[in-house]
Amino acid sequence: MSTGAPDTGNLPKKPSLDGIEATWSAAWQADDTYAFDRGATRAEVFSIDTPPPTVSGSLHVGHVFSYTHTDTIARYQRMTGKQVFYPMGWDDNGLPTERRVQNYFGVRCDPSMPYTEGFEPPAEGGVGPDGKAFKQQVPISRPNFIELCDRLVEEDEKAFEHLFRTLGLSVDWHQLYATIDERSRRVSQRAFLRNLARGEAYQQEAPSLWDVTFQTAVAQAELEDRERPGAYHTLRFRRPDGSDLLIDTTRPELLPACVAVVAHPDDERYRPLEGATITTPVFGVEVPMVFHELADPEKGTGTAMICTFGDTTDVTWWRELNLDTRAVLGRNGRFVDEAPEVFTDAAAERYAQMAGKTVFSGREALVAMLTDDGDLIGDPRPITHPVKFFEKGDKPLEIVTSRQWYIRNGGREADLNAALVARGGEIAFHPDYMRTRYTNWVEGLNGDWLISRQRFFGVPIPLWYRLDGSGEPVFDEPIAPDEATLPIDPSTDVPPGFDADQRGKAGGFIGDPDIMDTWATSSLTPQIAGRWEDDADLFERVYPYDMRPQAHDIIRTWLFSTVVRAHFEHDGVPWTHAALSGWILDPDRKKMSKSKGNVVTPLDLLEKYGSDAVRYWAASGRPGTDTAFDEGQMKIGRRLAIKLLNASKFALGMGDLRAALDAPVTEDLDKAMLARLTTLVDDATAAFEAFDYARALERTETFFWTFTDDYIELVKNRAYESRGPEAAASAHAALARALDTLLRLFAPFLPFVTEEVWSWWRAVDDDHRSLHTSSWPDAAALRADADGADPATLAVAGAALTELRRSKTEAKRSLRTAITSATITDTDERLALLRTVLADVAEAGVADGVELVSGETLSVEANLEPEATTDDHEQA
RNA sequence: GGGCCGUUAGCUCAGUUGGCUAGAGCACUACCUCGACACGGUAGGGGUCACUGGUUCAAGUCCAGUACGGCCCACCA
Repeated sequence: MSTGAPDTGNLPKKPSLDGIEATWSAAWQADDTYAFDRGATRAEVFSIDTPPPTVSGSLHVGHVFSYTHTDTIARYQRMTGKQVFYPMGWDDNGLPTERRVQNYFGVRCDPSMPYTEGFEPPAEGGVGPDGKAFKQQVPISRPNFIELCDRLVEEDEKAFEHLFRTLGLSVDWHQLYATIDERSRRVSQRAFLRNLARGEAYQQEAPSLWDVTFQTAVAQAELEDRERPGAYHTLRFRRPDGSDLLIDTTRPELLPACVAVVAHPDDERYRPLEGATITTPVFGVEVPMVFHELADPEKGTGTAMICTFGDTTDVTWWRELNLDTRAVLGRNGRFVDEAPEVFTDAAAERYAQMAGKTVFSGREALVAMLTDDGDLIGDPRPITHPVKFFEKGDKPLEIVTSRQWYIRNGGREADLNAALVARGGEIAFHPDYMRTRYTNWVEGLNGDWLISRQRFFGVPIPLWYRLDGSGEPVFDEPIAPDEATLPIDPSTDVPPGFDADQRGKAGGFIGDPDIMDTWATSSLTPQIAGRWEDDADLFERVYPYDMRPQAHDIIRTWLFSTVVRAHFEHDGVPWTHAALSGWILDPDRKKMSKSKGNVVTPLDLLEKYGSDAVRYWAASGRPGTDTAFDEGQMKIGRRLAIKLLNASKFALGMGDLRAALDAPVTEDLDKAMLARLTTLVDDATAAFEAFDYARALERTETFFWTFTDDYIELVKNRAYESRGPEAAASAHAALARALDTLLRLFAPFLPFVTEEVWSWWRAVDDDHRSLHTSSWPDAAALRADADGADPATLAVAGAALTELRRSKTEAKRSLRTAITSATITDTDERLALLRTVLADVAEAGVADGVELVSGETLSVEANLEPEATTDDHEQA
């Protein structure tokens, strides 16, 4: 054979992105490409504390966005030779799952019920056996409820796994957990018991924020303010001499709970009332006049009624001024039946008009009474003011006194607070300014972490209480299980030394009815994924983790609580890097709501543009920066992936590029390109080391377009042997190195298309089976091949080529048009570089007779061949 | 009220120790089917770098202040 077509191996005639997601995700699964090798030492491991998505929620483009960021880092680290511990978890603990299980199966959790073996729920998919919507809810035990949860979330988990596999996350799917599974319950309970043993967890009967819908206490971190309409009511109290004392309030219905009237100590208007007794309207209760710094003379009439409890300031006043307790709101958010003890019979009779009513109706009743008495001065003045809500709730929070469990978090102790702030300094935040949010939050804490919840579904507080002779629980002496028996459920398990039939009987025991806050378990994801205490060998290879990726809005919850648990349990930080992702914004710059995000489902996007294209968009969002949802960016990503296919096809069509990897690079243009490529590898590596994937992508992409638009055009003719086999061989050697390097640089971002191209020429043996387990580019080797060439040469040559092209474009002629003579003017310095590669430039410009002239700036004059005469077109 | 981030072309964004004529993509205009690519290519128009002052030989970049936008926290009578 003479000069037949070169052996181009697996090279397709028409490369395509179609189906590559399915092909390669299946191949990676079959080959276990991303499996963690636990034989690696800690120094060889890069471990990631993956955020467990809430599987009861829906798939959202936000998932695609932030998980892609983490994946690019994981892939980079893997290519640098690290064993990457990249687990996945499902968050199926907490209220969202509880509600779904209730509606789906027609059940509700009742911890007082005994466990039923082989229980079958009365409904499936919210529909009963008769095919009609199922409304009733059958009470079942907590273990049965958890079983149904496991069953339900299985489907959700499959959908998430499919999305994440299609997206190309290089997760090790062997490292899977769920926050309600047995392992998580064991870790959560063990950590709590150790907190208890060391005095870091304690229980206390105290006023705390209470959601009346869910009827549970909530923590400071779960609050949010919402603007609500309200109204100032001016109430007439009476001074000891019978004169008026007017007080403004937005919550007149709490008047029966009023225990004092407060003013600022420096407020001369009220100073004379020191030691006096004030009489409340309607109920005629005598309350003390008190003074406190928190009272604001500027607000209302400068004096306020203190109620137990209207807001957190009331709690402060009550505690610091040792006031009475006169609670009138019950846990269900309604006024209690019994009037406060201090009320006279007449007052109690009036209170009876409020008893049993909601806050809203109670207010109407009270305002009516005030009006009747003439003690409501003027009309209520409507205002809009912020009101505290549970972030998942839809009614304002009340403050209710109850027994709750807390974990110390520095909200009440300065030393611990300082220690936890200092822990923040041991973590590298990306971007760095996110540490400020951590510090602000910790320094602003005003109480310990309330972890008990009066709900039924979740990890139970693993304690029992002895019942005394009269059947009252002895809360001060909780009975803890042996760690070896964890996880336990005190609603069905029996404490050591007791029999099951002693449950609830005097002299017997009861289980703690509460569960733990979902963050009390999520704060232990490093311990859960690393199998703390279950597998010490694994744990010490991954802990403390290298990286915690998460969104910036949960610094106060997930990030902080994880630091607290690690501080107590391991006396250190849980990870060395925290990488914060931003949010997806609507094109109109609002935070993208879930409903809007669902208009275009993530899978539809992956289908429409290809996973690499969607990843390209995601990876363009800089660390910590909110990013607009932009399908335009996905189109560009798709174009980039296609360009990579075609450029690869060109290079690989030149012949045996695998062999060319070892051939020498001899031409100056080729060396200059490799010199430029070397600086790119340095930049991309530095960016990734700083967790700045977006920068690495941007630099790589910029080079790639120069590579295709300029270098390939400049080298194309020579590569086709226009100047002989040796000059061509140098081009092939440089193309091979550049393609090999670019595939590696793009691999973290575009794992599918890069693997596809890799398979055409590099995946020839087990050592090179997958690009993603091969190595990050070697800048030193490239630098040696570049042989000291000036990377600017490529830019100079590209600029000259652009000018030659312009002469044709402006003449509205084809780029193939020959230039019969041309003059390139440029500075001496640049001409010196250009001279070394002039043959390539002239060939690419189809130019003869190019002269170089010294000048101040680049300009080109070119004479084009005459246009073919248009009047002799052929007529066959 | 305190803090953090941002403001560069119509849009989305780069611009890392201050340094050539401030860049890219999209969109727009014109042209081109050249042996990787029409899911393309080439070239072009478009910017008072939010504003005011300062430091400097030199400021998009550093400093001070202002405005606007976003977020976090605090306040909640």
